[in-house]
Amino acid sequence: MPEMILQGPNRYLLPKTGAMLVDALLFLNDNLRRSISGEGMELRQLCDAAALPGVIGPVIGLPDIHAGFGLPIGGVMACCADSGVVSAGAVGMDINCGVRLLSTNIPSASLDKRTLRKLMEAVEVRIPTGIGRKSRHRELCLDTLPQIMSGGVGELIARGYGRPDDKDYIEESGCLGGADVTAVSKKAMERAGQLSTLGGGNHFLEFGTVDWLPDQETDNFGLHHDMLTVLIHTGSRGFGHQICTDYTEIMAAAAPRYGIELPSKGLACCPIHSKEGRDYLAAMACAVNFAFANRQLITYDIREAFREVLGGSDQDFGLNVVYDVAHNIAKFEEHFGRRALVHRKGATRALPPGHPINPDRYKDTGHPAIIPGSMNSPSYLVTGTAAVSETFHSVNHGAGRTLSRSAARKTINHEAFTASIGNVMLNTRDYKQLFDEAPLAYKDINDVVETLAEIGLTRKVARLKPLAVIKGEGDD
DNA sequence: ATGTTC
Repeated sequence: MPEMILQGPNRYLLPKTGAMLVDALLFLNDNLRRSISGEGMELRQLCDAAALPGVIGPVIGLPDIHAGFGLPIGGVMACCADSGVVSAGAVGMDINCGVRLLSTNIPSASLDKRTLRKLMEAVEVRIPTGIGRKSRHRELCLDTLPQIMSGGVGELIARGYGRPDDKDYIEESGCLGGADVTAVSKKAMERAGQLSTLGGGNHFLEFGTVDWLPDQETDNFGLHHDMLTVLIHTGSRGFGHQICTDYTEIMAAAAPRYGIELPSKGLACCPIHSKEGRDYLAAMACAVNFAFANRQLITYDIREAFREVLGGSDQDFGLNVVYDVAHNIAKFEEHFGRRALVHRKGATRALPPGHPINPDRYKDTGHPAIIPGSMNSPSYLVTGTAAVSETFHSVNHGAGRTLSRSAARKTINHEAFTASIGNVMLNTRDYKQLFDEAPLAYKDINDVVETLAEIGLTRKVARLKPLAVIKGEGDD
């Protein structure tokens, strides 16, 4: 296990040793420190990333860190835009896995259990859940996928699937530049017919209620006490998965030709300016835009479901986009006076107040980072402070697993699951499918959020309490 | 995360 040197409250240095070119820096409070595994797999993965050519130190481990494929989830690796590398595994299998929060002006107390159930059902009819499910918008997928991959959310809005201002509240305005469908394999294109599907695993749709707003001075991102919220967590589905798989193979085969020694297959990488590197970034942007579009079309379907169940128009419900952020992405950004390709894997961008890339409405506060808790624990909105420059403008993205999926399925039984889920309404009674998503399998969201807030990197701005959760099921 | 063990 790599050496961890306590540097200050909630802050550990993993000093440069062996093949490492830079240090790693890890943020954990005492509870989270205890949940680091004995082998320190997640720490090793940070150190491996610190050995890649052109890496800009330090490699960052966020409070929700846990071992992943290549870079740990909860990891940030910045690479010099000129001399650095790009790694498909350091973005992750689910390219632009991310969250979108919708606000409403519907008082949560006005919804009885039957109405809430009806809303869930109207949403479920429109948005297929679980692995392998296909889009119900078949013609849209047949006609416009290449345009959506290049043009992102704007292409959907231009066709009537959303409001013009929806994209003002999406990272990159819902379209990452540099997308090129010719860099996408035929196999990946064949897996792209999944717009407005949720997926499985940790993906979910959650109805919640605003239960804490500490700041009286701001407009709180359009959120109001005790109003219903809708939280969408999904990504690029089979399409992004295939692109990661394709380019991990391509990069692993090509890396030796560039004199790169790979610490692990998951960190397979190539120079940013190599053909393989450029092609990956062009294909990744297609998956990023596909995932933004997935969350946009889900928003469209949710608005339709609300009109059907509650009667009335969009003006009655609000259902405004508060913000939409990527959790798995690589982007060119300016940090410490240098241009860098920042890989965020299970990490959220959080621009500080005043940063010019914030949407106008959030310029004075910084845009919110949305941090979902587990199925029966709150979600938080936080903003970055000036000090968040230390983590390349990155903060934690969720609670973070404490048990692997297989370990959770082994240790959690029906009784434990039922007890842990409390009063939250679920779309399925087949709880066995959800054991690996039980709150017990996750770290305490309060520890994860407090770790950065206590040392001034983030500011908590809202808390949402879950009322009802739609999850995808695995295989029957 | 994933047409989950091409």
